[in-house]
Amino acid sequence: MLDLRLIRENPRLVEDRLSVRGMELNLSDLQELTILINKKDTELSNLQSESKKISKLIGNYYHNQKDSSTIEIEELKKNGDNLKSKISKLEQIKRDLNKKITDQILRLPNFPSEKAPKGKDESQNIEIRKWGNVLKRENLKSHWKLGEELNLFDTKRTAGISKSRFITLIGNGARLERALINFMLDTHQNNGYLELMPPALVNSESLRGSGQLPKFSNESFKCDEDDLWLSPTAEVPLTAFHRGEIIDPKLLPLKYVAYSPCFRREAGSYGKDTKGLIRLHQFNKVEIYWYSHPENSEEAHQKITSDAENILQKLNLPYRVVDICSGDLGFSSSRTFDLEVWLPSSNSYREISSCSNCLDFQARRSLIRTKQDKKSIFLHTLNGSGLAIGRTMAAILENGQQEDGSVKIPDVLIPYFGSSFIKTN
RNA sequence: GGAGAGGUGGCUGAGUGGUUGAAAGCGGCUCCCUGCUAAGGAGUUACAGGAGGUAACUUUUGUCGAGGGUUCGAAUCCCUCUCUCUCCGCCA
Repeated sequence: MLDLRLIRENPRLVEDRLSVRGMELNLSDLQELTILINKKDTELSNLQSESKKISKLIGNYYHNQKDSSTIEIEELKKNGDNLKSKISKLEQIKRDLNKKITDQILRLPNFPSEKAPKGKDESQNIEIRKWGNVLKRENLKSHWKLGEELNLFDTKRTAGISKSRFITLIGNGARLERALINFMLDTHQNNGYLELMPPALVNSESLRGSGQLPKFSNESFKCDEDDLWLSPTAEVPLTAFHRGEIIDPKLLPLKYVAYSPCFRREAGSYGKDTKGLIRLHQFNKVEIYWYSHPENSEEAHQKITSDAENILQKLNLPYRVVDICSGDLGFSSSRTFDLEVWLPSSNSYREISSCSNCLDFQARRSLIRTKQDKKSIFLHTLNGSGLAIGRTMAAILENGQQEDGSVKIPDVLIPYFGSSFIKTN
């Protein structure tokens, strides 16, 4: 959420800073509403103040019991009654205004960082570094082909269980998924992260807090009898974990790692990535998350990104880091580094992690603060996948494929997986 | 799902209509005292919005789970919702 005061006092600046996302905004109406509510608020305060005084006077009469001159009391009561009706009218006006304002302000995305590259879309993202040697060879198989040959997962039957874009992992496939989750959790834990295992269902308030609502309600699955949604990412419960709190600055940064299943409707992506593990309605993910003091969040962003990279390096998967341009940034993010893993079958890099600095955007929505010089200030939140499990499996299958059709398991995973190759039997 | 009890400040816990943003205790912070780790004393200690001031700050309003209502006046009474706890039922 953006600062309401900024919209009231300098809406042109807000329009300008959001324009690099490719949005053409006119905030004049919103600004007017904020000025109006401000005025009404002052009016209301004055009336309330008067009404309070009258109540105290009456209170005094009762208290002193001095042959309560009923005429005076009646007079005062009349005044009070008069004020009350004015007050309740104003309160109603304020409520309406407030609703209009929050409806609008919650739909405004975060300011892109000045450091993020300016650009319209994906094509203008900037590659900032590469790691590893990409596998290039004739007759490379896709991971879904390998998965079929090695009997690692099923989609056909699963469509009958649920629908398309769901998957059942089988045998070594299931085992590899588990191995990856445990390996990632252990690695992050050893690196100073505290593990949380959050619920998969979250309420609307939590989704609003991290920015998925109100704008993207059609991207999550909803249980409409309960005000609960299937969480699209652990970022949601991790943000909500400290909602409404004022966190002791001595405790910062708080670093969490969480495994969670993630559920996404993937509306509007019909026909894209219909095969394999890349785009599913349900997938597993290990998420890393920081609550940082505002002064340190830029540094924290570098750190969280390298913590995610660390996983790819340990798994020996080639990847590159991409600085997301202003037009391609997610709603809540001010700057994002995507990690893209090499997928040889498509001869390209695919997103496997997205590491974002949301600054105070989510903290403001979720009311998460810390103290500085006796004042409460919003802290900064950062999130990154560390990593998406399904896509990691796809990368391991494709990059580890051998001439004989088997797949080599990365060394660090062998203790978790239990053997060094996946072979047909 | 049925029955009951309850949600008060960082925590514990008073407060059932009148100057109560809220006693007391604990914890936290500041200062003082004491030559030892210990102990004692004084003060201070919620959040948000508005107005005024460069500022330290001053002032005003709101907030006792949330939202409505009754009343001149609500933490206290009424209604709705929500969460927690206990018992029963069901259940991994």
